[in-house]
Amino acid sequence: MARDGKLTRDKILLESKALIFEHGFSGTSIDQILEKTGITKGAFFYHFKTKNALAMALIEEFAKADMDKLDKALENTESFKGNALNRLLHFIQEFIDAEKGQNEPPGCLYASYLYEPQQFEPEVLDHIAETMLMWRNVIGKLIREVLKDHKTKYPTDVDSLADHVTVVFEGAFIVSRALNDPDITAKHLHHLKNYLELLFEQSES
Amino acid sequence: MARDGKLTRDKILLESKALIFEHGFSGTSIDQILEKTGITKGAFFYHFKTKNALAMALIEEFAKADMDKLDKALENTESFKGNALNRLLHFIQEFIDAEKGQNEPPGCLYASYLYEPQQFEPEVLDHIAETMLMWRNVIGKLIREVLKDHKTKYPTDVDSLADHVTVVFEGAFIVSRALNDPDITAKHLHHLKNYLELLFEQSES
DNA sequence: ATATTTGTACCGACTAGTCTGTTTAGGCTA
DNA sequence: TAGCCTAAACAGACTAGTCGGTACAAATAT
Repeated sequence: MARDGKLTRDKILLESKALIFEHGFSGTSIDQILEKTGITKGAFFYHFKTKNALAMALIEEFAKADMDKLDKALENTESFKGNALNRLLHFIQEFIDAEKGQNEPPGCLYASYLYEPQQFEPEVLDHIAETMLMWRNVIGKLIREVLKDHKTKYPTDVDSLADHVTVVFEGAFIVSRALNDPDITAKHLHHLKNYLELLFEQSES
Repeated sequence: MARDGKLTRDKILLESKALIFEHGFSGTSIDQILEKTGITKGAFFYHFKTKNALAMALIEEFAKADMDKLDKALENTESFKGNALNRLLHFIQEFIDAEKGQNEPPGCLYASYLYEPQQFEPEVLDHIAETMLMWRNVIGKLIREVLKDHKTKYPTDVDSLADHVTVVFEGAFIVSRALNDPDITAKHLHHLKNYLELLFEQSES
């Protein structure tokens, strides 16, 4: 083993992600990344064959962190397993709480990429779609558990309701950016929680 | 008078908007715009002093169209003025209907710009914020009308609830892009409508 | 009526600089 | 000694923006 290359690689990933959130992928040059990280061009291309390979690595890392949050929220609400509606509501509450302890400016790499999709190889965009569908499936299961002993007050498509979580996240990030107010995301997740609570009728037990 | 320059200008605006939705602003070169429109560099810079001047013109045009939709939805629901809740719900329904008759790929220039904010002059971003606040105010008024004879089932911040409309729009566009499904936007607006309907208790009259 | 002027709209070659990516020649460390 | 990295030069395509010149319709002058 020589020096630990993972440190350099991680630094590139960290700083380039921050740059991309402010300049977009296309608007972020490799020279900018070199300046921010203090490494050289040789080192950059040692770790990433092309700029697009960096894009792929970034989305993989981001998606992994994203799934970790999902898994953690699932774990943290395991104790509510007996009461599916309660679990679903606490599951959303987990994200509200996580958002409150957040002070970095909000944003999602999926959205960033999706507004310049032609810059990326198809597999990069596929990876985003796949991750969103995993959220749909996981949350869909939670919802289906609720439906076992609750009716909805309106006819409801489970997939679409599950996707609504992602929708509120993504939309809140954008409005948050536009109005430069980091508290916005938590507020809108709360509206989502309200909606879920109102939508499911209490079963007469 | 020579030839009508407005035609050329409008063509530039139209085609560059489409390109920016696919490549991002930074990822769209002026040469690409020239190729798509069939005009020349001289003509482009005759109409727009810089690339950033195009960005500003585009956001102005987009915001204007955006406000027109808002005004139209207000007008079309004037007949419900006596019943504020009904008006609010039909107001949302207007956007659901408008979305259904849409076949071009969804997207919002605000979101596009906000994910590469460093590419633009501050006034461009200010214009986006101002337009979002106008939506907040207009919808806020509709909500306050409802509150005159309805309570909400949860404590509710009017501004935040008004912003929620924008949130659902923006989020739905992103998920729609990710999953390549244009029907998604209407579905999520429907969830929003459900939420509003459930949130406001019927007054005993 | 015809000639001249004026201003808008447009053309396209050109410049100065930036972009990603390559290459070369080497050094440092576990 | 193999993996990690520096430093600098370089290629070639592409970038935004410039500039001198042109086309043409309408206003004005003769």
